[in-house]
Amino acid sequence: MFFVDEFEPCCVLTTPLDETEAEALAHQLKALADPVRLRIVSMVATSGTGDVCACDFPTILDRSQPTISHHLRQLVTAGILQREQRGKWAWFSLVPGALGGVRAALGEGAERSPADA
Amino acid sequence: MFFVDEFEPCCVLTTPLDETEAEALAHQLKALADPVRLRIVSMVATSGTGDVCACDFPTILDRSQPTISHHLRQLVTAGILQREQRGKWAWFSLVPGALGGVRAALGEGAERSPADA
DNA sequence: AAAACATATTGACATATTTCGATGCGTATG
DNA sequence: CATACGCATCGAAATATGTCAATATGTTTT
Repeated sequence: MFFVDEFEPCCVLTTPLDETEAEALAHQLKALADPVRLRIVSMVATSGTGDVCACDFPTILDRSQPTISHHLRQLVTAGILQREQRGKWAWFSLVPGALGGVRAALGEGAERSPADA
Repeated sequence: MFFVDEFEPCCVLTTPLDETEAEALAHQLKALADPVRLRIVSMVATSGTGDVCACDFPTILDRSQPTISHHLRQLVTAGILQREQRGKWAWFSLVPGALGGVRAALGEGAERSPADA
């Protein structure tokens, strides 16, 4: 009722975001708002094991290894992906609940306003 | 005008996005991934009537009138907001279902992958 | 039709982003 | 321990983005 949860103080549909809240959410959305990064997240989310080796991305996504590394870092920094070193390979998996948190911030579970039919 | 695609063919959690799908979703997310635009959407979504006059934004958001106009155009182009002229004022409201579509593309309703607890 | 007002567009600038080649750093293997 | 391999970082280039002042466009009122 009074506290939705620890660090999702409100959502777009319940109360007008203040500048700080808007910046935090914008940071997460920005991390997702790129075709290469979306495909990385999607590959990780749909992999049978839940994780993908960084070594797979350059070929499949047709980007250089430094470019992939750059995108992976953004996703990790934003709290979307987590990194695990296995031997000389880096494997990436979804941070549990991260995507759900973004969806919640966009109003999942909140009741619709008059115009959001 | 713009398109509100009826075809949300899949989501990030069900099948790896191809380049075209990723670009379409990235475009919508990019429209939301800015603090000023998030606050605009939030103000519209939480306004009692469901719409807000463009004239209110420059003062509240502390941005020039052209800057606000620029952000409003991006939100309309992305299919998040719709515009209605009333006399000499422009009023903006949520496109019904638009935010829900973004949430759905991010996996709302889809079953979680092994790592998405 | 002229004046007044709300919004859009243009032009310009500073910053951010995406990308890659070259290089550096760790880890494993011969 | 030297080499190869995977990934990160650096430096640089092209493009995109956020912003505002000036100006244009459109609507209402006088």
